[in-house]
Amino acid sequence: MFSKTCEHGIKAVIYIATQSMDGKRTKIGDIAKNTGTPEAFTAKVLGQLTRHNIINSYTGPYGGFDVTEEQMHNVKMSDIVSAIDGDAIFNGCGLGLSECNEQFPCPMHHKFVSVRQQIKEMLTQTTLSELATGLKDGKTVLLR
Amino acid sequence: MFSKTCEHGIKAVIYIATQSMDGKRTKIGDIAKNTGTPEAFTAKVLGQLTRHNIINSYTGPYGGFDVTEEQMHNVKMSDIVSAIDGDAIFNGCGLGLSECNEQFPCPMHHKFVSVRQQIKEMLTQTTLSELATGLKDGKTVLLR
DNA sequence: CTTATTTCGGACAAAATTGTCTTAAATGTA
DNA sequence: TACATTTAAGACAATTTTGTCCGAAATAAG
Repeated sequence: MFSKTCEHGIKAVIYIATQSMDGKRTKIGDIAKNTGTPEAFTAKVLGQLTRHNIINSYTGPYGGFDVTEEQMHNVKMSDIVSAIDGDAIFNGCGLGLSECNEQFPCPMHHKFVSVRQQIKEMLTQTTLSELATGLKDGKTVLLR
Repeated sequence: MFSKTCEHGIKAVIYIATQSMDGKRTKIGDIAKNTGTPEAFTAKVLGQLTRHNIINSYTGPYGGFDVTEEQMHNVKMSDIVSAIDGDAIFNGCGLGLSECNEQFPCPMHHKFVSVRQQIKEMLTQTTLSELATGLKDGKTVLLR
């Protein structure tokens, strides 16, 4: 569904958000430890997300990553996914055709549009706040 | 969504099915030409599908691939997908956790189960016959 | 039996994705 | 200023996925 890169990114952002709820910045080593993602690789992903203004980064002592209250509530899962994986999951053809639409549909097109829409809605309706809260309350887990 | 390998496989099977409707066997070169998939690679994928009894292969002159009337109606998209990509798309965690279930759900788990179910239903309810008919009637296309 | 045609199977190769390492830049503190 | 801490960025490496090639096996026909 998502690339490994994207999975790492989503997990990292959710973890950062739980820490931001406590007013704490999160260091990359802490993220790696608590999400099980590879440290250096995750650092690059977070760079992408910082450039997309999904999270914020600070260098130097007491630095790290955080999300503002505004980001916490405005950022949707779809924002993270499209920042990393692009919009193939929202618009791409299920059989990989370069163009596939109502006029020239692939054999699965009509079956596909509806599930693609479901995925899109699920991702655009899920906020960072929501997921971070579930994790913080111990209702969900990031490691397994 | 699906691996490239799986996309090639699905396209090839649908094309073979249209030819089988005319009582013809299909050679791998013909498949490659009409689906835009790489010939040698697609041949390997078809090997997997043959071993799963989704299609049939015949060596020698007048050989090739075909599907029986029974396969045409019994084979579901889900059979092709799970033969090639396994069942990650049906059961796997959206964030890649090795285990993710009601007891220990990842942050996206509850959002995910329903779309996964939609995908599963879509794939198990779509028959090869249905897709091949659409293609044969010119209502859908495989190349673009 | 020989030959032509076709898939089968395994080794090999290329490309994309995922992951690591090292050096630079930024920044807070003494 | 000097130093310790942290992210930034880019080169490099490993792994996985995708794709190619070639000889073997099967088989139909003369």
